[in-house]
Amino acid sequence: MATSFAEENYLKIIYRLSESTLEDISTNAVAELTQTKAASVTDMLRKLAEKGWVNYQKYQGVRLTEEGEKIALSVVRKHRLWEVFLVDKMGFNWDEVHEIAEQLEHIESEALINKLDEFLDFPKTDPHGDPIPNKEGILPELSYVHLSDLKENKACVLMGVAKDSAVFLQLLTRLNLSLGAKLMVKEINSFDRSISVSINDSEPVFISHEVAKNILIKLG
Amino acid sequence: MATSFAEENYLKIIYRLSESTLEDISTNAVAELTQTKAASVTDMLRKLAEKGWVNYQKYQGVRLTEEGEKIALSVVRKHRLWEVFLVDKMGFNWDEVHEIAEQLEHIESEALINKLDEFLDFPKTDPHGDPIPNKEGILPELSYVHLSDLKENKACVLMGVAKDSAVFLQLLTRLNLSLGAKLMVKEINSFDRSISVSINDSEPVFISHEVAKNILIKLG
DNA sequence: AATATTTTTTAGTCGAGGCTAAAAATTTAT
DNA sequence: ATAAATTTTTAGCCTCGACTAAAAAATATT
Repeated sequence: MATSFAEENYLKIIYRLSESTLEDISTNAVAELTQTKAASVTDMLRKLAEKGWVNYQKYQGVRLTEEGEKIALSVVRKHRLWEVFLVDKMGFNWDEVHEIAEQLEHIESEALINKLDEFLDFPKTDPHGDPIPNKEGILPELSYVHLSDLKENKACVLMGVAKDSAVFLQLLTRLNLSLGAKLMVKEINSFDRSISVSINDSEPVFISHEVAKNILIKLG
Repeated sequence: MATSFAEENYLKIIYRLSESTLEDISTNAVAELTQTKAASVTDMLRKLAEKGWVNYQKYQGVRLTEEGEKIALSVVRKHRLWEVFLVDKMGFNWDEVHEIAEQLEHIESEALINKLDEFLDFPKTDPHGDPIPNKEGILPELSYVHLSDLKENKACVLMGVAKDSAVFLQLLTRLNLSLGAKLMVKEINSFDRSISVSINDSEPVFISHEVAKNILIKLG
C-alpha cells in the first residue's frame, strides 16, 4: 500500500518517540513533533490504524505495528543516509542537514537509496551518531552511554548526540566537540552536576549536566 | 512567495511546452502533460495568473511571465542536475532517471542545489543533452541540429535527444547510440527518409526518420 | 452563413490533511 | 471521593488540487 508524505511523517515520529520509552505514545507528544494540533493527530491515528500500521485505542495512545515499524524504519534509513550524503559529499555542517533530509526522506526509490548507501560506503551511523537501518530494516547494535553517566578519568570517544537541534549542535561545535573526539571527565561538580572535560587532551572545559546528558560516548 | 509541488509542476510543464513553440500554450496541452483533466488545468491557471506567474486570458491559452519563467528555470535546473547526479554518481542508465528526478526537482534548498552543481563539476547538459540553467537561470547556448537534417558524409557527434521517453532511450542504447558517439550519415533513402549511419566508424546501421529527427548532433 | 465539432470554462463535488470550539474522558489535586 | 485540571476526541469547517457533467466559446465544415 502506498504511503503519503504525511503518513510517512507520522510513522517516523511515532517511531522516534517509541525509541525512548516503552509506554504508548500520547496524542499530544505526536502533535508537538508533527507541528500540528491534537485534533489533527487523532484523525490521522484513526487512519493509520485502519491501514494496519499502528495499534490505536482512543484515549490509550498509539504504538507501531510490525508493518508500521517497517515503514518507519525505511523512512529513518532514508533520512539518515541523506544526512550522511549532505555532510560527507555536499560539505554541509551537522547542524544544517536536518530540514533538507526531512524532504529527501520521502523520495520514493528503493534502487536509489540502495545505490546511495553503497556510494557512501554503507555507513553505520548518521552525522549525529544515530544508527542507520540496513536495507532489511535492521539497526546496527551500538551500545552508547551518556557522558553524564561516566566516572572521572575514564577515556572515551564521542559517538553521537541524543538530541540534534541546530542550537545544541552549534554549541558542541563551538566547544570543539565533534564525532570521534577523545574525551575524559576530569571533575564532576556535585552542586549542579556540571562536569569538567578534557577534549582531545586539551585543557578541561566546563559542560553543563544538560549538555553532558545529550552526548553519547563509548569507552576506551 | 512559496511555490507548492503542484504549482512547480505546472510552471515547468508550461515552460517545456513554450520551448518548442511561440504560440500561447493551450489548456489541453497542459492537461496532457500534467496527467490531469482540462477543467483542473483551468482552475490552476487562474491561480497561477493571480500570483503573477503566468499571463492567462480565458480561451486564449497561457504564457509564463518573467517571474514564472524564473521559477520554471529553477525547477528545470534542479531536475537536470539531479539527473546528472543519478547517472554519473549513482550509476543509473539514462532511461531510468526521469521519474526519480521528477521527485527530486521539488526539494527546496538553494544551498543544496548549488553545492550539487559544484560536486558534479558544473555540467552544461543533463544525460539527454538538455541544457542546464546556471544559478542565475541562464541557459548555456547549445546549437544542435537534428540528425535528420544532416547531409551525407558529414562527421558529427551525438549531443542530445529531443525526446527522453524510456522506450526511445532504450532503443538508442540498443543501437549503441549514446552521448558523444561519432556519427556519419552514409545514405539517405528518399523512399521513407530512413538513413544509414555509421556509429563510431562501425558498419552503417539503418535508422528511421522518426528516430533521426529526435537525435541532436553538432558538426565536426 | 449556419451548423457541427472541438476546446475550454463553469458549477458542483470529493478526499486529504489541516484547523477551532466544545464535549468527553482521564488524570491530578484537594 | 470529589473537584479541578489536563488530555483527547468529536463535530463542523477550510483550503488545495483533483474530478464529472453541463454550458459556453472558438473553430471547422458544409
